[in-house]
Amino acid sequence: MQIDATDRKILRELQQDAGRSLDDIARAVGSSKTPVWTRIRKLREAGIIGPQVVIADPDKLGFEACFFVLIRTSEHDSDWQQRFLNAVRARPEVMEAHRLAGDIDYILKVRVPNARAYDVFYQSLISEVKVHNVTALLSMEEIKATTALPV
Amino acid sequence: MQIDATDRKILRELQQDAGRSLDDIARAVGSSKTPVWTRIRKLREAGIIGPQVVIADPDKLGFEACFFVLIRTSEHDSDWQQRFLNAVRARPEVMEAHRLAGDIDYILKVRVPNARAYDVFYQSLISEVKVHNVTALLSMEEIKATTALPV
DNA sequence: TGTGAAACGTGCTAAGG
DNA sequence: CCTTAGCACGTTTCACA
Repeated sequence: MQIDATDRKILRELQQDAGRSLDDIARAVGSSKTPVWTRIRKLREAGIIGPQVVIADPDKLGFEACFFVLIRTSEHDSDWQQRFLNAVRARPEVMEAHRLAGDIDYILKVRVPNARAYDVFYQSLISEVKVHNVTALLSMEEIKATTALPV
Repeated sequence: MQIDATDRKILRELQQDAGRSLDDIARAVGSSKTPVWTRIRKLREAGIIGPQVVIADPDKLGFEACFFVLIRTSEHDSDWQQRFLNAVRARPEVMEAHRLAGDIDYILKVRVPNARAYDVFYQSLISEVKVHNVTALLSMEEIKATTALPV
């Protein structure tokens, strides 16, 4: 799918605030309801627009600790990889997980109520899948957090 | 603000899909429209529910490279810190930024079209603020990504 | 505090320029 | 491809149990 300048404007609006009315968005991008609606539908169908969600405040919900976990493994066979993948996907405290190029094999972002809860998570994870080396980086302050891509 | 089991159910629904109708959500949490609506409003007012957004697909929009950037600095005075903060906040390719405890001072998550675009970003950043040491981890695969806290 | 119904605004569809 | 117009649906409010 080919997207143009208007699509990008719409995307910017929706990434900023998906709660606004079609009329508002149409006005903001300099168009009107129907064409905007059609474009949104096409962007949805193309999978460019994914889920629509609310962002909850971690601190106010008691998730006051955020760790970035750097993982090195010695086992690189596909069976191990699959088990690791399942383990990570199954744990709700893992907000994000990437397989990396180079020295470090995986990075996780983990949100938990406190350091103790992180340890519980950590013990549970390494008991389920063998990992060679783990480093946890503790976040002191979230300087910036956005879901909006710079389209 | 004190939140109960029903609030948590509502939060789960909204974190999953904020596009559903009140009726649907009410049915899902075993209540009815008005009380659910009141609760959502209160959660909004309390700031527990933040912005409502759409999640766009990075790959389909040409953001095919994702880097985690580990930064060490030698300068820890508040002036430097403020300049770094501004620099990071101003750059839209920085999706996330945390100040860390320990050895490494900052971690950034950066989304760009390709490695070349990352280099442009990197050069531009270090020309604006002095940093002692930078390590970039390149993501090969996003194993998991969620905005939903396990409430 | 939850229920039901009424009033309002939007999303969505369809027809015409 | 955009504009205008209309219907159906969802949200929001309010009176009452």
